[in-house]
Amino acid sequence: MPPAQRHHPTLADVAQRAGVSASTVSRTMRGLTTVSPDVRARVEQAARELHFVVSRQASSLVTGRTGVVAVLAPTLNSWFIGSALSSLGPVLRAAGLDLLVYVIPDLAERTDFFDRLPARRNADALLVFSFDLSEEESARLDDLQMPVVYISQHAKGRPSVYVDDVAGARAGTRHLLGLGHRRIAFVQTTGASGFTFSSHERLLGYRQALSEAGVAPDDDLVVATPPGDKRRTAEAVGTLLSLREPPTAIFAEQDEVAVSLVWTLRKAHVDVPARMSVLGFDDHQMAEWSDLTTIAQSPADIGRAAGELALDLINDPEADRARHLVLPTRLIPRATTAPPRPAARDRPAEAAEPAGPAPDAPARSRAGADTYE
Amino acid sequence: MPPAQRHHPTLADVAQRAGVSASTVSRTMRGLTTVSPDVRARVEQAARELHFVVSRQASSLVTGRTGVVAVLAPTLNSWFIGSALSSLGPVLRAAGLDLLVYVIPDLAERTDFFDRLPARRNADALLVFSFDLSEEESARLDDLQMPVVYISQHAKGRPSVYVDDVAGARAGTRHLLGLGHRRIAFVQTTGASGFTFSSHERLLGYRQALSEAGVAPDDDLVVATPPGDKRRTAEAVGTLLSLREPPTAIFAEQDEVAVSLVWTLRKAHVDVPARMSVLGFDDHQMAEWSDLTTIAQSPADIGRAAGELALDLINDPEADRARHLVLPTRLIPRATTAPPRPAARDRPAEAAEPAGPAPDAPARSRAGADTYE
DNA sequence: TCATGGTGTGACAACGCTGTCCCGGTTACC
DNA sequence: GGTAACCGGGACAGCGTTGTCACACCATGA
Repeated sequence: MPPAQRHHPTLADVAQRAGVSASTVSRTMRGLTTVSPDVRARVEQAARELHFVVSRQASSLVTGRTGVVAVLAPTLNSWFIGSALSSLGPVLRAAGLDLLVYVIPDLAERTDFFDRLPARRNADALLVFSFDLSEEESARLDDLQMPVVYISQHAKGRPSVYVDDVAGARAGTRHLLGLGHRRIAFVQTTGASGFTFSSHERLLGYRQALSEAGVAPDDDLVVATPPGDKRRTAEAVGTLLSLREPPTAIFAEQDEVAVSLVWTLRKAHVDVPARMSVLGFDDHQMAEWSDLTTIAQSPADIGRAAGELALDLINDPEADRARHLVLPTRLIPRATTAPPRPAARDRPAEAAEPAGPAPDAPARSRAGADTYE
Repeated sequence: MPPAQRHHPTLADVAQRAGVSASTVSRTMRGLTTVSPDVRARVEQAARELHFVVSRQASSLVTGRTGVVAVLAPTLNSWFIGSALSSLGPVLRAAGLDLLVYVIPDLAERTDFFDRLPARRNADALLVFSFDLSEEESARLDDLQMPVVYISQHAKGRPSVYVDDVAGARAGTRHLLGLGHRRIAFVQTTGASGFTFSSHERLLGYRQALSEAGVAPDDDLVVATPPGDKRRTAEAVGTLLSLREPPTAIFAEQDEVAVSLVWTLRKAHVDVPARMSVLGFDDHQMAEWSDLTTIAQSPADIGRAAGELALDLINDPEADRARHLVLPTRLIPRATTAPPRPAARDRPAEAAEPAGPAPDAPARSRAGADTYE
């Protein structure tokens, strides 16, 4: 049997060099306490000298654990997923687990994945990123014989991690209300294939806050546009601006759209925030660049939390198999939201903050005013 | 030996059900031709009925191949890396290989990685992303007993994939020259930890093009700034604008900086491109957003090429172990470059430009001098 | 009829590790 | 001083595959 390149040193090699048995080397490598200090030292040195690394395949063959956590994602070219994975990686590594990624960009690959379930014997847990899975697909994952954690989606009866979109949208809307806005538009994101954008929840939070404040909802103020489509975005803006009673503020479900709105408005010489406030959601990298006020969620925290949840589920079979981790959002006031300009009156030369904000306006929103630099 | 959950059916289970030996099942699963059609059919059905999947651990234990390609990256939260991995994934999957990611965000993890080399026995090849590895670290990877492909860096004597930065920068500079610019500044990117930005090559291409065109190089026109640091970027802009003979165009080594330059310039009421052309490099997502003229490189192509190179090296031990794949760049003209405005005429009133500094003040030392904030 | 060769299949020994059992040597306790 | 409990360490049998070898079978040609 010539193949199987014998390049790598094995347990036996280390054992021989250290003058002990393979069992002892194994015990040492695994950090079991039943090894005397001097033997341990000898073994560790031998291992170091030989650059010995335990073979995961052999090890997992007997333990039944692969030492791998798999991730299913539609793409890696995404701010959210990238950040989440970047923080997930170290969490797993700290636990001695490796991160395996299944990138499933199109429908064909997706079908194939759920058909063959290649993760089946090759991972200890699976993290599913932002797919809007059909119930059938989820069911398929259920008989995968391993914990499956859903990220950024509310998977009933299954472990999942996501931010409180309702509360976030409510807080954002309150911020605008607090500044004095009453005509507040909401721009939904549509057509992002493969993604769940919590659209429903964010819209819900927006409506809740309006209703709390006694502002009547107006469906004309709710429009939708795909992200990255300048023309459609411009159309949406046009629609809003040409209403009989146009909004003084726009709350976009996603930063990418919000930034695009700002761009479009400014191009049309509608000053932001003087004539139109714009609020985003996510705290995308771009938001800081564009000085966009936004509701931040932390993909890094989500990734970390998901990793820890997965570790729990792997290590404790008795763990709650339907745990939902709901993370908070927070308002980051920047330069695209401000009080509305008094509609009837001529505008003052450089009015800073006219009317006092509503009582519940968070202190932080004031700080937003002086972020000009 | 109670653990090792016997959830999954094994070769033997399938063999029993099909009434053949395990060897035959193995042969069938691997598609070897020495199996008669009827036996093959029986085995395949049995396997299907049991949802049988070959255990990679067991298989690789004997074949010596892991079926895994590992990637080393400083972060996944990067436009370039994200895109590259997104296209790499499907390439590998098509070849039946899985993608394992080592995220090494900080120095501690990095040291640990090169110390322990956890990839050692757990992958068939390693792709290294944009680390500026020390020669010592590269040497460490050399005795990893597997092909190592370097991405976006010129690794001497080792397989690598990158774009032709020199040619790209030359083309970009020629574009500006072609528009009529003669005073062309170059903004380098500094201090991006863990990344190689091909700084040297791009600067070289810029200089080559200038020299071709008979334009004397002027070191005052070459400045540097870290990405994402608004203050330092503004300083760099100030330095350039206050030169006795300021540039009419700026070529930034990276789109992120270029976008920041445009932002800064416009804030200072310097019209882009009317009064200053700005050219980027990379074709970052942001570039399209900002309508930035840029030199595009395609991380997707790079990822794909790297994947295919890795496959070659895995499958053919005789393959050229020092192959360099050099990919082309291409100019994408957008809205931030234009012919220079005739210099002699008066400029409009609104322009607000600081007074020139003392004539002999070296540019960079000034930038370092003022430390507000 | 007997060698010859091909073809499909089964037996079996690895692969490198871990879990269990076992044993010799201490230490602790009456 | 005897016995029990403990503790460090070795032997060994798997884990689920694959590669090799051997073998039974059939067809072919002398």
